[in-house]
Amino acid sequence: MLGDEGDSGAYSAAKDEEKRASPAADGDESAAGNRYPEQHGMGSERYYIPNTVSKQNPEASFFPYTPGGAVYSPPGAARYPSSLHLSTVLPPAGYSPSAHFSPSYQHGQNLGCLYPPYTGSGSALSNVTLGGGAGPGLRAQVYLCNRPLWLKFHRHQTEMIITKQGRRMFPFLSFNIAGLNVASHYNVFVEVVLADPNHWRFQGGKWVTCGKADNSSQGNKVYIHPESPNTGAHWMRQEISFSKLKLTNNKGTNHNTSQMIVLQSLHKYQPRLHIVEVSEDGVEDLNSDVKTQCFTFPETQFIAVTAYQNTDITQLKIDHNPFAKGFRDNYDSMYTAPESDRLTPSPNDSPRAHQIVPGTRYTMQPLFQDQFVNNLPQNRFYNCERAVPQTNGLLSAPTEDGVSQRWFVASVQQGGSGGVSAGSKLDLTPYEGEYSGSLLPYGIKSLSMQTTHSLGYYPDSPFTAVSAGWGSRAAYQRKMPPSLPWSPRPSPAAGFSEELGKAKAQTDEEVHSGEALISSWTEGQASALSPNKPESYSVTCKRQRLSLNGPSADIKCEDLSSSGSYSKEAPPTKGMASYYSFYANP
DNA sequence: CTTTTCACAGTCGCGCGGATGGGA
DNA sequence: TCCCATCCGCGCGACTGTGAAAAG
Repeated sequence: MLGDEGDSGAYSAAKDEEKRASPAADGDESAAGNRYPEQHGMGSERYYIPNTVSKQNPEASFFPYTPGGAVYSPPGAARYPSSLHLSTVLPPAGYSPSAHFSPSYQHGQNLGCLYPPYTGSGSALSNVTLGGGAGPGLRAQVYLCNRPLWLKFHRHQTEMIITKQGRRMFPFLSFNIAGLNVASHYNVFVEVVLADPNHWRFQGGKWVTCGKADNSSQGNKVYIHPESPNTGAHWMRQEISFSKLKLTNNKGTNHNTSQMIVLQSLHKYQPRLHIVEVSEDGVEDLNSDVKTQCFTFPETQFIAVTAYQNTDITQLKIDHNPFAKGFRDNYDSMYTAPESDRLTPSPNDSPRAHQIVPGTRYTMQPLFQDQFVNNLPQNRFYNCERAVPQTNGLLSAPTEDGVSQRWFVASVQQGGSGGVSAGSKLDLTPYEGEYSGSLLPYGIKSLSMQTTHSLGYYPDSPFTAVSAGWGSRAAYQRKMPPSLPWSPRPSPAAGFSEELGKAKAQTDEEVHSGEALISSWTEGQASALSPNKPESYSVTCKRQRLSLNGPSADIKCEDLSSSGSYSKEAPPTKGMASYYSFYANP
């Protein structure tokens, strides 16, 4: 199927209109690949358009943001005008970005960018109609659920492995959506586009541009969520995870194309989320361009590689990806080994350049800093990350940190359920933000709902996440009570406006009370992290992980058991219980 | 020299089938 | 004794990063 995409650039609108039905609706994989064919052939031409702050659509997203990262408007992109407004919005008073939900940078329905053949006029702004809140299915709000994790990778320039067979993304894309019409049907899909016109290479410990990007990009660039089409209620009810999305460099692949996105190595890409309102049978409304929406999260930018270049990224993957658990046994060295031992020269601002100070290792002092996004065992906290400037030569540190540090107090979004304390406990979960997002604003929903695309390794539910990630066996997981009584969650937007003032008032108090809560919670969590191997936390063996100077040298480790703040006697279920009770009783 | 491919070992989820226990 | 549900262990497959070899 991909083989015939070479001429996709010449794909006509008429041809496209012949098959307007959603591939997800008819299950036709080839259709999935061709569903938005213009995206394939144009891959290299349709660079990610910079987000320019626009006041045209002040309610489309949540806070003003100008991506500081590399975004590019190609010289010859007349058909994708750089004047496209990725509408951003002034925040409600007192609103700050959540640490867990990243407001998206909505493309203001700039459908000209996404569906040129559909729009007729092709005007980028022709669909920025957004006729008020009454419009059915419009003005969706999208939140990046695992944003803390994305940010963590983004600081080091995220890399994604691509293989012939296809490699899953990690972190994967996971969203919560609000503002859809509960009765309308939508297709939800992710598109990956070039983020800039450059070819990149890793040199001297950092990514540098190296010539122009290959413009002959072919292959599928779209991954349609397997549950598409579905109702707005369905999409809003649960976290929408794209964990099964695979990245490949195999243009000739002719199977699993619906699950694979074809990329080119050493190119920088930007994933984008699309929500398209369709009829009940999955067919798009030919006259409803306004029913398509696009969302971009700059922190999800990544460079496709066939092998990891930056060991910081490698270590982050090992630390956070459950599939890479087998490589975690010696990761302690990453936080104690001298910087000179690192395989990859890193900027001196790397968080790991800062040694752990035993005295502070267990303190909760940095609770509202980086350990919010740190799922490492408590005895491996390094508390300097956010305290030092993050500049790796690629990222716009001020912007990046400016965003990440304005971490929102969760209570703004979820009413009385916990503010910072809620956010804290979520970020301390083993999978960080992987599912934290599902907890934060819609906690009851997330606790109760088992998504139909249950992820196994990447659970949607905090329950499954806890059981799967903390050593419980599948049988145990399956026997979990399926759900608490679920009640439809309020839309985030409503929650924002209604709870904003109250949450703001609660913030300070929760900052303080949350610390104690977190402290008690992490106690249980730390024990749950390694229910079967408590010694791994009582004795940390610091082995050299990455060294150019021969075999790994085992470094005798200090016994940390005496200073640990966790209770290694606590069984995993206790940890989970504490997790639940903590969450349920803020 | 850089980049890609491949085999490998490790972890984990899942499905299968046998063993076990309770109720009819 | 039979039936059913549950538990448990095993094996398979999916998935990960590693490191060497191959390719460009």
